[in-house]
Amino acid sequence: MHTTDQKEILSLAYYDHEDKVLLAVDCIIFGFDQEELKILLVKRGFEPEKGKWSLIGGFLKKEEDLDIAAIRVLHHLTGLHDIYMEQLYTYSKVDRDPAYRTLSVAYYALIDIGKHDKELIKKNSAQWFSLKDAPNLIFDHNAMVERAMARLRRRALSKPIGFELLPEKFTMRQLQKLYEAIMGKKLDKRNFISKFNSFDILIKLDEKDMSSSKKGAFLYKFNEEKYNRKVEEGFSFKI
Amino acid sequence: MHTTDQKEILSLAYYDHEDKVLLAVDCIIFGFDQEELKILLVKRGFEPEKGKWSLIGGFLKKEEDLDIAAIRVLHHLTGLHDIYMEQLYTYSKVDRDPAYRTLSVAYYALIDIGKHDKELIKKNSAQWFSLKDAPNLIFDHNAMVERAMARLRRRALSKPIGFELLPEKFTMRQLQKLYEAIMGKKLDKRNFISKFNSFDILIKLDEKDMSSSKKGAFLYKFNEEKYNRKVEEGFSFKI
DNA sequence: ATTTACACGTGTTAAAAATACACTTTTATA
DNA sequence: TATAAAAGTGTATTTTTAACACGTGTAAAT
Repeated sequence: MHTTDQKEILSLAYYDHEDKVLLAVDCIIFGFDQEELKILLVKRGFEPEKGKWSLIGGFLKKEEDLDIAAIRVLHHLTGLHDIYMEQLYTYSKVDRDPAYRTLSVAYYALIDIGKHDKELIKKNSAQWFSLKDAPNLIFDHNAMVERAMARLRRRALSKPIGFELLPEKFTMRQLQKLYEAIMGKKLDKRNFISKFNSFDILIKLDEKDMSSSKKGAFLYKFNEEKYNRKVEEGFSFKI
Repeated sequence: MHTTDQKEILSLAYYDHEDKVLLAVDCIIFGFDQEELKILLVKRGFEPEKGKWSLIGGFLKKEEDLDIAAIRVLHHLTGLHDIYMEQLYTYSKVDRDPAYRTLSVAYYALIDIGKHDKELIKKNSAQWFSLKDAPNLIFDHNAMVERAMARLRRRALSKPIGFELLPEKFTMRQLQKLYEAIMGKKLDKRNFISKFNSFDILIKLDEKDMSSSKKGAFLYKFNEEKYNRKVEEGFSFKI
């Protein structure tokens, strides 16, 4: 408590008459199910807007920074650690939350849709929606999702973040479908594969995935060490 | 006061026990002086860190959203309205400000360095620094400047925001020097001009600028209407 | 009057990257 | 053993980017 006391003493002259606000953290959680991008939403359990769909969120606590708060919120809903997450934007319209002056810092997260704790999300009345038929969301959460989607699209072009959305082993076709979903357009199979191979950051396994064809498709892994080494040598991922 | 009362009543059950914080807004103000990028800094007039250089900032007020607060802060220092401004990132390390738990939302702004109110900035003990020899800044302000620079570099490639930093009329050479400053590398004169001309969003004036050569250099203006029309037709600025 | 110095303005060619495009292979199942 | 369904693979064309050098106009100096 010492530092807090000291802070409060120091603060009297300059800070104390300033307005204080509540800060929320809201997370746009993306997943990918072989065909399309999905987001995880919860049915809100309290007023205002009780019963409507919303992003998962929580309030920033005194002893946390925003990244920690976002991780806490995400972990609470999915049971997952070590998730790719990025701060997106801070929303501050005066009446965005009709109940109280609250600002919200939006984060987006990419998760392997197969890995989260299904019990936990059921318990939290959460549900995956494909982006196309997601319900209308409370407050400014629709705008948050749109901004997250735009950011994801941009990032996916310059960083191999797509791997966060895939299982550890994946086929070239899955990778391509993911990029098609992110970029919102069809890609040419041959061009896509030869471009990706030119990066030389994938490991081709001996295993095949037999679930999608009779012939079977080779599985690949992302070679993160090699990627990092290449980046240090000046390589930049541009798809 | 009615809405405030109502808010406070509604809020009791769900919001009242949450921690509240102070929210600051800090602005990275970029200018361009024919040769290099500069930022406007102020000597801080109060504790903590009194006398050190910092970004200009202020606290968010109850009745403002962040954009409005950033505009207010900027106007207070430069006297300027209608400035290009963009929210950058929210900084939240628990001890970023040793005096009080304060988060800061950073904004960056682009201004025509010739236009601001020189009296006003003197009165506020502010000063322009070239990015290279800017002093060390308080708190996490150095990180803010770096992030702003990275954002500016990225944005300048996909939007013609450079014009915000130039006077209304400019020469091709000035435009090129600005892009060189933003991108941190020399560009080829012929390639630069022919690329820019291919966009067809400049108006060549009959006037010449005689200040930099005996021959004189034609002045240009940015054709914003034409640019906007083109964007609507699907044109995208990529330099 | 002539020369000098200085930035202005302009086009072509070669290399690299992006795009368009179609057939053979494999194998489970009918 | 014929079929169906996805896997896997290479080349030619177009577009974009990068590299590169010299004549012009004019004020100032001689």
